[in-house]
Formats: sequence, C-alpha cells, structure tokens
Amino acid sequence: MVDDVFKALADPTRRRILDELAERDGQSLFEICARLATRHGLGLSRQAISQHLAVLEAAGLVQTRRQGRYKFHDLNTEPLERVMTRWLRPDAPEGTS
Amino acid sequence: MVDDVFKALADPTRRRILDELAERDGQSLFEICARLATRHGLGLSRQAISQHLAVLEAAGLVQTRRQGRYKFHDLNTEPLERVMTRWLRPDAPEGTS
DNA sequence: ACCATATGCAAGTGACCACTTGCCTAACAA
DNA sequence: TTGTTAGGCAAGTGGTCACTTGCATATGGT
Repeated sequence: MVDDVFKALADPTRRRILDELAERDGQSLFEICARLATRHGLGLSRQAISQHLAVLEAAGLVQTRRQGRYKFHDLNTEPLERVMTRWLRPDAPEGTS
Repeated sequence: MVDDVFKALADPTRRRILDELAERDGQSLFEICARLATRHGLGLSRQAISQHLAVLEAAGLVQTRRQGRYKFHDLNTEPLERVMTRWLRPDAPEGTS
C-alpha cells in the first residue's frame, strides 16, 4: 500500500499527471494525453498514459468514475498526506526539552 | 533534484534506512547494517546498504560527516518538506471562499 | 612494521519498468 | 447496421535498478 504510493510517485510522467489533475479535476484519458502533449511537450502514446493512470489508481492517488464511454479521473491527495508524515516529526519547535 | 528525492524514496530498504536515522541520527554504515538485520530481518550485504546510502545522499536526504575511519550519517528532512507540498494545497480549511 | 577494522570502487547478473505495437470491446451517431 | 470515438488487453523490447562478488584504500591499534 505504502509501497504503491512511493512507486507511483517515482516516475516524472506520473507526477506531471498529478499536476494536471491538481489543476483541473475530472479529465478523461484523451484530455490528459492532449494536455501533456501541448503543455509539457510529452509525446507519449495513449497506452503509456493509460498504464500510468492505472498505477496511480492502484496507489489510490487517482480515483475514476465512468460516464458512458468516458472515464473521468480525479486526484486524491489522502494517500500523500498519510504517507509523508512518516519522517516529518510533529515539529517540536526547538525548545522542547 | 526533485527526481532524485522521489527515486530515493521508491525503494523500501531506503525508507527503512530513513526510519533508522530518524530514530537515531549519526549512525555509521556498519551500525545501519546491523540494525537493519536485527530489527527488520534484512539480510543485505554491506555494499548494498552503502549504495542505498549513496542514493539517499545524492537526494540530499542524508548528510554525512567523516571522523577518522568512521563515516556518520544524519537524516535531513528538508528535501521532503520542499517536495511534498507540491500537491498538498496550503490547507484551505473548508471555509475559505 | 603488522593486522584488523571501516569504507570505497567496479564489473556482472537477474528482475523489473516504461514504452510501443497490434488487436479487441463498448458507446454514441448516421 | 456501419462508422467513429473512447478505452482496454496482451505480448515484446530496451533500459534501468538492486544486489552480489572481488579487490582496493585508509585509519587505528599493537
């Protein structure tokens, strides 16, 4: 579970996808492909993006909802918050003996 | 730079090492090896751990100081804090129109 | 000087990962 | 039904990664 989150974050393309979804939720696969191509210059195939989305969904970072022949993707930051407090101590501000 | 941090966090052994250093800073390579073996059941070679530490150091997550023939390792969480606020919005607590 | 300790460097190997290509299914429109 | 659009499944490939093995270096003790 935790492993899935970190593995998902390890790839720069997947982080770009998270950026895109953070900026605009509910995009379809083709929308994401188009925006990665036009705005980030990424020339990846549709299947490549689809596989990345599958990894992100397995990690719980992206949730999907089907609607007709479309499949919309939403960002879910909850796994990030849960996983990142691991080494960040509850900030004892320097004077806590 | 950012890529190095996420790549470093992608491996479970490296995360264990960060756990160890979070609990006790300033351990040498052999100390880390011993504690990973006894407390986590990890039977890795010294070189494996050494290479992991090199990755963590390249990411800035671990800082080292030499002292004679010893090399002590310290945790540095600053790259984590800098990198993880990327998708976690500055927590607008629900009533911020 | 000698020897043990603590660490570094380098090549080799097996597994995993990102990406592609090709075909297939499902939904909407004419 | 036929055609088009959105998406899924599966096999293949090149590259990267984690780990090992073997040798080398450096520090400290005696």
